[in-house]
Amino acid sequence: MEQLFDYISKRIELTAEIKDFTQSISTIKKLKKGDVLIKENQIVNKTYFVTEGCLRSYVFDNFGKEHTLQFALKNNWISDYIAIFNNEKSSQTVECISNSTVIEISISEGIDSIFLRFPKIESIHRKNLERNIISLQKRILNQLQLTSLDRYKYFLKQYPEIEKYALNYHIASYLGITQQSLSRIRASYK
Amino acid sequence: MEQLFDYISKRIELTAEIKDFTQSISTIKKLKKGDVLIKENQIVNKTYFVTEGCLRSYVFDNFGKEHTLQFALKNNWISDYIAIFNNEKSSQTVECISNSTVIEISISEGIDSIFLRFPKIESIHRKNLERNIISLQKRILNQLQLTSLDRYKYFLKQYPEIEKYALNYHIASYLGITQQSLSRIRASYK
DNA sequence: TTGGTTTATTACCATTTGTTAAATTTAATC
DNA sequence: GATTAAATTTAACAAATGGTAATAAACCAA
Repeated sequence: MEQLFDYISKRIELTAEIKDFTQSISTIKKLKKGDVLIKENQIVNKTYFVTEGCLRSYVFDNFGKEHTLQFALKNNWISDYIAIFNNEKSSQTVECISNSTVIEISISEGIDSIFLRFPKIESIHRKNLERNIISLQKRILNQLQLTSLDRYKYFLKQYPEIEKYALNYHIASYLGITQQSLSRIRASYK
Repeated sequence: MEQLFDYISKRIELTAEIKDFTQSISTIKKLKKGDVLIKENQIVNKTYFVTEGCLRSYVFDNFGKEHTLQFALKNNWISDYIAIFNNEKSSQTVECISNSTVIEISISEGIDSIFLRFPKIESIHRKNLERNIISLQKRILNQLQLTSLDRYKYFLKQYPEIEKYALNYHIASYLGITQQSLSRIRASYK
């Protein structure tokens, strides 16, 4: 739990009230590789703060093929945010791709009501959203202008330690290419 | 200016204080097709609320090719948010693709200080960011799983009236294909 | 270790998209 | 309305990527 408190106190003053509240909606979970935290078509009222290991979120297309939206390592948040922000059922799957430890945050009371009680938390959240938008925009721009090889290089720079965790097809499905293409690219790159 | 006040009052209670403040940092601008609001490598301390017409933001790659990040129609916001949130110089260009009217909002005093004075405005902003994240995530997922044809169809559904404003190569550079490819796709689609 | 399962690589061919260039259409200007 | 310029479409070929399948390598469980 300390890791989450660290995270918060780096951003705002961690008052006793906020600490207690955070504690009250948090649960530490030890997870195994392959464990699934969110399945398709569920109500999503939890978000996860990763303290150890690696998770990923992905969707299935009509042909059953997976497409990776996000990897989350230490100190990152992951959930199905489309479901949460839109108040919809989940379309994404969130899965551990290594043994991991996460802090599960229950937001059943609604994030808006949390922000109403703790405006400082809304600020943290807002700044996270801004950072998130930057990385999503950059990812889109990369997709528009870079070759698969360059996207792969950028990806490795962004996630230097990811190859400890992610399978070939996880990465390929994040980059928007087939695993065979990624193999080819790797071979020509070395 | 009414359009912006409408926008705000649909989301929060528009107090006299907020109205005055908004007024004080806003300027109405009438623009011509081709006018450029943000150029590369500038300090960005303005954001634009479109009340009429259409704008787009794009970047140049190393080969001078353009890649469209966003279209903004009536009641939409546009600026270089990577520059604003990161406090960097602009990497994007924001340009009118039709005669347009916008409300220019000066944020030279810093958005954080605005939010500190008016927490309600931070909430509006936060919800905008959430919606924005949803649409960016969906765009990425589309890019990962859809063919160019299907992306084009989705695009037309999302922006039914865009063809009044956008040139062929604007749309192509948004979808991540060449204008020739888009022509081909259109031909096979009809 | 062994045998079986999963994952990664390679190869071959089909399909899509990019590139270059020309032809056509549309729009703008005088 | 004629002329010019800009934008779009079409075509031919090249390059990149996808699909299928076979092989190799890595991983896991008994």
